[in-house]
Amino acid sequence: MKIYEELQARGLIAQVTDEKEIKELINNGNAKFYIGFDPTADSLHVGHFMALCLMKRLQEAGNTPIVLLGGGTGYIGDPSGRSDMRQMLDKATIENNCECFKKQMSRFIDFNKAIVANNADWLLDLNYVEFIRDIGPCFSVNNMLRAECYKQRMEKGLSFLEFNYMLMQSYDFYYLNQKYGCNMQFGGDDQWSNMLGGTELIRKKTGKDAYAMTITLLLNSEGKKMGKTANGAIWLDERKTTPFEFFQYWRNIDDNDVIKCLKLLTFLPLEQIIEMESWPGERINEMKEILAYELTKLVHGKTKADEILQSARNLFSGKTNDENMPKEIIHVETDTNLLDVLVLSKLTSSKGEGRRLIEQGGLSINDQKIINPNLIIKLDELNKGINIRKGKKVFIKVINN
RNA sequence: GGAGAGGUAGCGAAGAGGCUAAACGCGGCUGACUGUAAAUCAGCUCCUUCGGGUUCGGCGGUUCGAAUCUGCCCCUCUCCA
Repeated sequence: MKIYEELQARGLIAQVTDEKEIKELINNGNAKFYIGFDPTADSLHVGHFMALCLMKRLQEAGNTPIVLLGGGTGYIGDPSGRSDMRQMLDKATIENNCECFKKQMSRFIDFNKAIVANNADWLLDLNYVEFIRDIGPCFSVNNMLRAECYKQRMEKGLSFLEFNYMLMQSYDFYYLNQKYGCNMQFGGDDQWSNMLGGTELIRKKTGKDAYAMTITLLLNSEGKKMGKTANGAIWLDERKTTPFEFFQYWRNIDDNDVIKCLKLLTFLPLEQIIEMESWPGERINEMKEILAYELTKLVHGKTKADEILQSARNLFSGKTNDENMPKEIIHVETDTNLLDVLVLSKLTSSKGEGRRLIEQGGLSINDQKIINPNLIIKLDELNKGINIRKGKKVFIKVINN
């Protein structure tokens, strides 16, 4: 199976500008494709993960990836798919974020055979009048307003700043096309209209074709974006989302989403996944475990993934003292009220919440259910470390110092 | 620039001088049932030293008492230019 067919079979492809040409290009390793990453945070998250995997796949098939860091567009913020304006970031933050991105990407992409560009290099020095003379005539405001991403924003308010995003992203594509011979752009499905802007600009300016393809958005069975929890995104950086949490996110996924995620996110051979589809219902948990393990391995490495798999199995089978369980270090000098320990270890966001938790019978320490919210924990116990279980699924070893 | 409508907890949305720490829905948390799933059911969901304390865009004012009335300021939307 060739790469295009593989991508298609996995359900990764959402929209393409010209299927025949694109198939030809990527199957023969002739694509020089770019994917843009806006440095809005100091870590990539699950939303970027598919794009990274796609790059990896295409690179392995002989195509040349161009990683475009949005050091310039980051100043504006993409309005697509959001209902509010994005927070503006300062220069130092953006630069730092770009560095963090690069580091994380090196796990997926061989930078010896890839190009890294930062659109700050060309966007920041643009002359407004020249730009608008050069690029402005190629865009129809009527058309832009028809684009879904702007339509939604028309209700809530769209500033001219954000409206420009499409021009800048299109210009990026044009620039990369001129400088590196980039002939294709990949992106999330919400980027479709921005990407079309780029192919059209290139056609208008050069008379040549360039192509665009979007990746299926990772939606759960309810149609919501995956990779988000109540506390925010699932990050790839272990300082922001611990590998254990990362593992558990996938381990706890909805039954209906398991096969889809295996196809979209893992590198397991397609045949193997298809075979799993026919597994009887009682093996669904096994499938979830495989999914969680595979993804943890991709993001955090095999050693970590092995440890966590074992650790999770232990914790959920009653062995609540496991050396690889998530740890939280706190710092106290004396015997401490349990409620304070909970807040210090970030298990609850306030003492009130902790009190409620205990009153509702949702907390145990070293396998002892706690009923007294005013319990004092002895200093030497804290120094040794106590195993706290919150609800059914949250296990943490809290250690002093 | 002019006219109008708004800004209430994580989100949506009631409340229009004391009965309001603020209805209801979503989300979130805990418990029951399960399979570390979904669905369902029950409770909880500002902080607290449990005495209280601090909230309704911001700063002042009126009042015994203000999310509610008032002055100014900031922000958003709609219509007109």
